[in-house]
Amino acid sequence: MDGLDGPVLDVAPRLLGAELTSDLGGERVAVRIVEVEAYAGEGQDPASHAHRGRTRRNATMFGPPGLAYVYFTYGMHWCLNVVTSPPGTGAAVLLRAGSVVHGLEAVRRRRARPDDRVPADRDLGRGPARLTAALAVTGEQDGLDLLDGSGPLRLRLAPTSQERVEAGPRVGVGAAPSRPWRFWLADEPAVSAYRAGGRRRTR
DNA sequence: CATTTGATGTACT
DNA sequence: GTACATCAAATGG
Repeated sequence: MDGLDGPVLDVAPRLLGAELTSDLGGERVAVRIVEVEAYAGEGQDPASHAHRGRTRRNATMFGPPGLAYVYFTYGMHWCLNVVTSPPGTGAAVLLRAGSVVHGLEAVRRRRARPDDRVPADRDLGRGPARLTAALAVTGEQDGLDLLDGSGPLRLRLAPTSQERVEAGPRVGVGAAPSRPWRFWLADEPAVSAYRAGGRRRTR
């Protein structure tokens, strides 16, 4: 069971402490995953992209464990998930935050603002879209295998973690808001801020 | 500090 | 039309 094909609530916390290496954008960057969220498969989780079955966008979720599911959100950001269930199921784990352990200078360049100001180190990968920006991940990586060691994105699971894991509700999720399916490493400064889901006033 | 809002594409009702 | 697994700037106290 070094694989990722168990129940998503078991697999998600096991991704904490994993190291994700990217050779995208011509530079090597590695992060240590410190925060994740579980999304269950078709018909089991109203907040999951897989809830209503397979579509073009979520097709990768229904592939085998270890694939990268990358989606575009809010018109400008990419988010990266790891598929964790057998083909046809649709469960995945969103990688929500990581701390940079290699390639800090490259990440600072990538995350620099238009006015050249650079976020504090702890903020470089703090949030799902910040994490993909740090790693130079885009939709082109959707469907890549993260576990076979052959591609530009490689995930190496941590040995049995001895760190304290905490759990709470998922961030920004309106449907099924009470499920404590977000997991993070205690005392990690790169864990993102909680924000309740739900509607913003429309205008 | 906390809270609100603009940016911007896609999926769905 | 409206919501959305978001971020950063702007605004208010």
